[in-house]
Amino acid sequence: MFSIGEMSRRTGVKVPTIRYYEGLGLIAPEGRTAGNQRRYGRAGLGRLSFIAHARELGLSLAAVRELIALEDRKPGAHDEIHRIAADHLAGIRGRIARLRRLEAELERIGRACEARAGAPCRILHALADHGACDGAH
Amino acid sequence: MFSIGEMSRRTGVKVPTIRYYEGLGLIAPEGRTAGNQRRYGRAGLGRLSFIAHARELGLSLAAVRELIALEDRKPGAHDEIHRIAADHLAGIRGRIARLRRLEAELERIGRACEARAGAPCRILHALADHGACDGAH
DNA sequence: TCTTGAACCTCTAGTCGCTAGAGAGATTAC
DNA sequence: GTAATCTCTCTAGCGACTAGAGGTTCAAGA
Repeated sequence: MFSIGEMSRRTGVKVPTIRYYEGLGLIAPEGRTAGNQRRYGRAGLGRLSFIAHARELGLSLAAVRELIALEDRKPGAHDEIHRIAADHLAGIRGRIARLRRLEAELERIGRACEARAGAPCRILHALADHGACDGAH
Repeated sequence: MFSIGEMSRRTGVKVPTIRYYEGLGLIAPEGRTAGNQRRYGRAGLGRLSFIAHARELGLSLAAVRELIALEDRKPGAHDEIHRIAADHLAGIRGRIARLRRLEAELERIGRACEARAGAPCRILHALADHGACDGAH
């Protein structure tokens, strides 16, 4: 049996975060000591690793909750699981696309000012005037 | 003079958000009507456009506050302004790099399951086992 | 001038995913 | 037995809003 600190050490998830996940119903200890301290088993460790890894990959806790529910209720529910993963991947691709547009725009804005001392910075001007932008953002 | 609703229409910033910005000290109305309603002038509209555009480009409100302070206190402070913009650009590039790693990993995980009905989905397995991952994330 | 309806006011609380801290009690190693 | 470390619950804070309650003011038409 593992204490919450041991769980934290093994997964890299901080102690208060584990308790937070418990509050959300994502994980629960197998039991408690006489002194009310949480004790987890192998299954709990696996569950926490799952959550930690999903979070590292950027899935929301709502998505994690959904995946856990699917795993528990209907094992082998490929369609829903693949849909959640595909949605997440699409979200990531959208964010990459948006960030690339921002990157290009900021590069353009940064090049606009030759930094003459005393003159107002062209960057501020470019920020104030959306009409001067290349693409939509 | 513009009402808060007019400001919202012209900049696309929602009314409660304008009030929120006011609470943070980023913008203030030029005055109030006898009935306590906010009234803004051209300068306020410019300021709000600036904030809106900076936000669209992903700058934090803290960065916006810093830029506004620089503009007010020392016009032509190129160095600081360019530094803020460069920091932001570096942050965006870092986020793009991270998202690309996630994208690759999720693609790999998604390909791992051939979706045999009844069998546990390999995606869940891949999520549970960080050791099976290619890169660091 | 009066009335209606839209816009406006302040205030509180909720979102997401944690994180920090207070103050008290439990466990473990020596 | 004692000291050090862990753990407990609870509350509040972060950023950047958003939603809603309950009440007031404005602008336009009759």
